[in-house]
Amino acid sequence: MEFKLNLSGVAFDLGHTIDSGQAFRWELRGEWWHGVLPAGAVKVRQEEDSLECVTSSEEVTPHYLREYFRIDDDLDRVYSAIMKDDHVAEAIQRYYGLRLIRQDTWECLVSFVVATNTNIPRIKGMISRVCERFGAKGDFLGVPYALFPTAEALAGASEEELKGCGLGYRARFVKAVAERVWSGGVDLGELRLMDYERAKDLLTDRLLGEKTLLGIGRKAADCILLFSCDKDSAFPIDVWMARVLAKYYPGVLGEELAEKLRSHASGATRLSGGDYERISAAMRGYFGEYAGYAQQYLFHDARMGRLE
DNA sequence: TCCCAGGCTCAAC
DNA sequence: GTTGAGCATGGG
Repeated sequence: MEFKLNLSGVAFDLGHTIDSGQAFRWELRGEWWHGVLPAGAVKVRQEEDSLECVTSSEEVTPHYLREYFRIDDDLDRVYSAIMKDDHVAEAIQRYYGLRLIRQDTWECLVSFVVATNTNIPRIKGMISRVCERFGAKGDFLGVPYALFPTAEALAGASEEELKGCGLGYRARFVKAVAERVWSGGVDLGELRLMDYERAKDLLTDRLLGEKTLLGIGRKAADCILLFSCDKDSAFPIDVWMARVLAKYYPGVLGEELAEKLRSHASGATRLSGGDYERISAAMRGYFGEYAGYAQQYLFHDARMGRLE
């Protein structure tokens, strides 16, 4: 199936959107980005005023991709809301059109369990191998692809098989999460309907006495909520964001929290759970309802080498 | 080779 | 609620 999405008058930058560390199943081949979504494989290319799309399935409709790339978000509104200082302003200027992606929650959940304490290239490799090993196979333009595995498939996998995909100690967490989701112990669809705090409590297992969503802490939960549940105020803090915040936002956070961020960024200490929440909440208060958008621009800017 | 990476679990305070 | 140790792996 082939179609074009009309982008006239729409701020959208495909490359920065896909390559900003939100989604891990995209690959640039020549001038086309190739990806696999729950509904099928796609390749997309941005032109002047449109997005050229080729898809493997009738299910990957124009509407489907508009939802995935959040084309209907009013970026002008977002920008005016988060434009609080020169640093975001410069990042917005550099990556103008970068959008948050609306991913499948299950895929996003597993992705950010896998993403703990490793780097983005390796995350892509691990997820790719898990998909090839456990996902349903298809063929798109003569090239094989694999869908993201179902919760059933990963719950049925052994820890050893998952380790064989290079997951290391994360194998145990992925299996535990898959078992919990497959057994119906958590309804991922309802996360989108909850407010941020309640959804985060549910993801981090603060509602039940027992921790069964292993591998999902505060940061992973924030990523899942931001990238797949429309919680645009979520403000994940990883080591990159710790550096950014320590360097540019001590005035917002206060010297005490800024010092803790510096120590965390340098690897000397870690953020306590309380400090993580205090910092994240302060940035949410500063940037407002689209704080997660600000975070994504600052994160991408740092990874692009803008920190020095 | 060592260092680092979109951190988290677990035990002990 | 905090803190410290331990953790698998591969890219740079």
